[in-house]
Amino acid sequence: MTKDTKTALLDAAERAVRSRGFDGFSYADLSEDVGIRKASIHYHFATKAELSAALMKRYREALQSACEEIERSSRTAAEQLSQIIEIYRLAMSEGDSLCLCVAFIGSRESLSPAAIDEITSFRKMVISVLTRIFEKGRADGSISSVQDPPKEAQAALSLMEGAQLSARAQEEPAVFDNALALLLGRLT
Amino acid sequence: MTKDTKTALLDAAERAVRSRGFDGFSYADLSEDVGIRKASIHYHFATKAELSAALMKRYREALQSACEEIERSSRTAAEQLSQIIEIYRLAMSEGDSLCLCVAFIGSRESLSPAAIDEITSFRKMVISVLTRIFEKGRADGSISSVQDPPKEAQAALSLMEGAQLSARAQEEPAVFDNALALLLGRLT
DNA sequence: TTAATTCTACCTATCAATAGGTAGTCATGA
DNA sequence: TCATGACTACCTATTGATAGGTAGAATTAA
Repeated sequence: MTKDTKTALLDAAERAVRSRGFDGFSYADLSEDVGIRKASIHYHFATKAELSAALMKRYREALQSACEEIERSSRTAAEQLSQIIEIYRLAMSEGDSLCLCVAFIGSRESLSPAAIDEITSFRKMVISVLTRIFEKGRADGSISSVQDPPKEAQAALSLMEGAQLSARAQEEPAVFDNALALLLGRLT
Repeated sequence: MTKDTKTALLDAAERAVRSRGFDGFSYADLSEDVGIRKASIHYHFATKAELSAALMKRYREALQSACEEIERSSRTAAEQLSQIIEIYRLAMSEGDSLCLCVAFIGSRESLSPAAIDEITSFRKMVISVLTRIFEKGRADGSISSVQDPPKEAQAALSLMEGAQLSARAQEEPAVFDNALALLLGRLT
């Protein structure tokens, strides 16, 4: 049952960060969500900094697994890329949520070094996955007019993150799809 | 001198929001920055909500003027677009700051309806400016392969915002340029 | 086998610090 | 003389965090 409470805390915290930012929720909120006393949260996560690092670590690991699975199972680069885009679309939910990484960056100054390290690792990982996909796309021809894979990767990540932000700002999930329409149009 | 203090408060608050988010600064911080007592800030802005709306309003108006100037003075659509990109690059500063709009969206749940309205107006304005630019770019040929101007506009805005976020996450302003390289490559 | 011990996962009660905000006073310049 | 713009001195609520304790499960030693 220990594990369950800890997981429940991480789940609640993740929802909170993604919808309200790191400075936008408190232990009191988590307490209410999970159903244990505020003070008891400190048993599982001594400080909010520790919680944030754990949160980002879990997120990075989950995304890493998902990416590995995508790279392993998909035939073409176009398929791989559209699956990654799908992950970001789902993370956006109904336009009320952001990728955890995006949510954290806005509160960067409040984060512990450990959490920032996790963010750095996360981005390195995603960029390298995307770079491989664009390289593959240039080779297998499933993504049109690829010239510089690393720059394409950087642009694609920025675009997906920005599209989540836009969708949220305009309170309209379809905005995400509009923003990505051009990129998707390059896929075979 | 009244105007100066009010402006100084808005300036300090804008810096604070852009680097730490809306929930990441307090009246105590502003008080220290501007050099008046915390309580005195309430004379100028009765509530933090009022301050945030004023902040966003000023930002929207400034950007609107800048866009009008760009649309009026620049010859080609390519020139216009690169000038707008330049605005977003400058807003990013050394990678430690975000466009006010981006910074606010992350803290959306904490904002007053008035501030959210301002954000909505701001985005409508930027999207319509960008749409006109892409239409012009298709007409004057200074932006290559433009098919759907509104989608291009949405994508460009998302890309610029996401690129700011990426640059900040990776603590490297050059990331912004890498993310925008593809778009800039389409300009004549 | 069982008694002593330690660990787990919470609890209540409280802390100092900080949040945003209010009331009433004082100085100053037009 | 009176509006402006600042001040001192508060307030209440909430923040993340701590101290100290407890019921019960797990471990260990005789």
